[in-house]
Amino acid sequence: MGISATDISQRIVEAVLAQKLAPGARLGEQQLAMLFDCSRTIVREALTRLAARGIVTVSARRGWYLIAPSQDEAREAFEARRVIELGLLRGEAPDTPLGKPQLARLKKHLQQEKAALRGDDVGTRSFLLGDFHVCLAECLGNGLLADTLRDYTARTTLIAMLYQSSHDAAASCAEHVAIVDALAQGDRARAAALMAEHLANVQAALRLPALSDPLDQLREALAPLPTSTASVSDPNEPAYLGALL
Amino acid sequence: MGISATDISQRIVEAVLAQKLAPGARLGEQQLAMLFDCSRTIVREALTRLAARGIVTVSARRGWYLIAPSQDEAREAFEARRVIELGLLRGEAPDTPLGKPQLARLKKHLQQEKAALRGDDVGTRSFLLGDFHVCLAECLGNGLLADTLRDYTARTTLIAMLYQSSHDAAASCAEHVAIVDALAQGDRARAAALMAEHLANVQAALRLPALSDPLDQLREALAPLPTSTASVSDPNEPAYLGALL
DNA sequence: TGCGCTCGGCTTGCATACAAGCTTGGCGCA
DNA sequence: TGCGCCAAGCTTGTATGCAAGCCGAGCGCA
Repeated sequence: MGISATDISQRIVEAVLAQKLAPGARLGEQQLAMLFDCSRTIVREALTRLAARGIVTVSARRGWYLIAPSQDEAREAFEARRVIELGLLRGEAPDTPLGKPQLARLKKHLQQEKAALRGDDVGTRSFLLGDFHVCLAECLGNGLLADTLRDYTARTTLIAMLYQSSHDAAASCAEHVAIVDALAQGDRARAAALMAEHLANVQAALRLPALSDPLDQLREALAPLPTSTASVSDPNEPAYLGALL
Repeated sequence: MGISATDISQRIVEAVLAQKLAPGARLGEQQLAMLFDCSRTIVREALTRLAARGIVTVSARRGWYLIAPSQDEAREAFEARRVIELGLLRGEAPDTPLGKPQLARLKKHLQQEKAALRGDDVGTRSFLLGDFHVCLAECLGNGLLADTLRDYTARTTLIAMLYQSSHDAAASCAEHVAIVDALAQGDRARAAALMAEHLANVQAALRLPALSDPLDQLREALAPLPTSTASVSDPNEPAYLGALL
């Protein structure tokens, strides 16, 4: 019973970053309360906070759900990340070449990314790839923007799941390495340019329907798969919750 | 009893923007519950949301308080606003000259600012000056960043109160007019430059102690006032709460 | 007089009970 | 057989009661 609302919301955000929770996933108060062995009050507080951060929504008397951003919201989220991350890289003190402990932290993070890339823990891999950006913002000395960026990163992670990103992890990691390299050389302008490219790559890898007619979207989604006729796992979500334990 | 947690948190943010609530002000659950004629549950939900947005903090079993940012946090907040507002002005589509309805909305906002400047409602004046930036972000087409900016604006408003800003409203309004002028001419680069100057002005008007020794800060704060020896109002805050009604 | 302790009040923390509404499965009627 | 209605169950919404802890006033003691 030592669990707090902070813990719960953190766990949920981490699960999102690790792609262990899909957009639109249901987060029942009672279910979470049982999982974490606490009362609904605590769970509600956690969900309320996540709602204020734009990560979950509540449909009155129906339930809490992870957001499932529209295409327009997806575009806004990426633009927001571009604004913050590029602004942070370019802005303020372009002369200071980044402190040593900060650089060390970033390089350590890159090592973790590479390790996860070699391993087969897809969750950790996804988490680290997203967390890199938060880490970078913190190293650039603005905790406020770093916190905001964490929420935006969770958002874009959900977007990537929703729109079936085809971006591969190795490429992302390589781009991260290049960015830190530029930073290590004190070349912030290059770092910013590389970051712009990186974000563009991630966004371009999305499979945005570009279909204005919802019926077309349905047709596309429900088209028979070329692979097999094997039964797919039930898309209803209780299975996801195991990821929280 | 029709009041909702959303209403309450909105009212509190508006009161902050209107400088009717000072940094560090106490927000008692019971007090607010009586004010809004609802139960503590609703109030708690509102305060929890504001805490997630970084506008209030809770000290365990002591009470909820508006934030009172440190000098470092103040610097971060202004940097964050610079990053977002300048990035939004420069980024994405520098060619598009801003839509007509957006321009109309901004100009209408400027009219309201001028009207408030002529009047003597300091609250409305302060609110409109802060809301301009949120309005601008919305007009630039990114609601996500606009929401974030609203929180940051509330934060800088509290900072301005805490550090006795000497910036005057007329100057701010004039700078807003210049920014919208540049935007109306489709000159986003100039608008961004003007905004950078505007933010720098606001920040420069802060009375930051710049004293590393806390004892010096105390000495400065407790120095006798040159004006009079009349009794000052009690700094304890129940009086502020009237502003919410 | 001055210091320290204790007790009472006031605050939030948390669980629980009940209210209210949506969703869905089943039943009845045409 | 098919459509519509109704009710039961499951969900969140809200209030309330009690627990736990901080703070300060007042008292006792040196």
